[in-house]
Amino acid sequence: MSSSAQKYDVFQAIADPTRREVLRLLAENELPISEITSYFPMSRTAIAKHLHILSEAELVHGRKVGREKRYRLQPESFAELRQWLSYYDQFWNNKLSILKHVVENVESDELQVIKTETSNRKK
Amino acid sequence: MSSSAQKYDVFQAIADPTRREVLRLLAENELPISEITSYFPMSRTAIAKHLHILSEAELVHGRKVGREKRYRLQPESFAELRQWLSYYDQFWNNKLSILKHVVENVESDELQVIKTETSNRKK
DNA sequence: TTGACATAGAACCAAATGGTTTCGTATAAT
DNA sequence: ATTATACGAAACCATTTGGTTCTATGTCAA
Repeated sequence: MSSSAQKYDVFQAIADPTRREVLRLLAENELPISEITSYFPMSRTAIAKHLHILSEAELVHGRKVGREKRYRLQPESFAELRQWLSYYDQFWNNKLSILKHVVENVESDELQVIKTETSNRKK
Repeated sequence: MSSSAQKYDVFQAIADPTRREVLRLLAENELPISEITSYFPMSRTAIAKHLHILSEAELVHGRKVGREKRYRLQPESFAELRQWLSYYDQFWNNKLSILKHVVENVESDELQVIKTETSNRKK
């Protein structure tokens, strides 16, 4: 009884190229529907539908401001995808490059925490 | 001229729940179509179509062995998804847990390489 | 060689998807 | 008060999608 009966999940939401482009746009700015539409060769209604789908999948969030509705990214929701993908990491031979990428992009104090935690743990 | 005119990309391929289940199955074993079908409430033909789609997206690879066609995972192809997802890492507040996960699962000699490389690099 | 098994491929179908146009309503600007 | 702007929602439409059944072909076993 808790919820949703979600029609669109995250996987379906990102399947469409237009929706992926919308995500990129909203990653940088919070934007109203009309402005988003200006980047695409289709009607405002079509874009509004895509936004509803992204919203249902919780990849995006819209708030009303005056007469416009501004959408922004809802970045936590990428976690489901990350988790799904991470299962397949074990079949992958290139962990090295993820590790490099992550290490290079994490704050140094966080990194210190990790080093300490992991070295204190029993092998 | 190089290729493909791919009809299905990786994003579409993983959009379908049945196909995601197939991927899980093939992660563990190389399996012929009939056996894969036995896990699903649909016809062999339907599963064969899903396999074609996964194959076109290069998530899976099939080889003929006698009269059967055995499919296995093609794990390199998850890279495109990882790369796409990684863009959104910058908007995420939970790098710590990825880092932990990766550090804990990487071989210790690889880890040593990383530590050395990163500390030698100019800030 | 005959039969059973494993698959490929074509034809078909209902439902979902991605778009359109039209109309109605709330908010902002003149 | 009137007009223009931004949106929501409904009705509609063509194409794609995810399934089916039927037929044909290659391979293994007796």
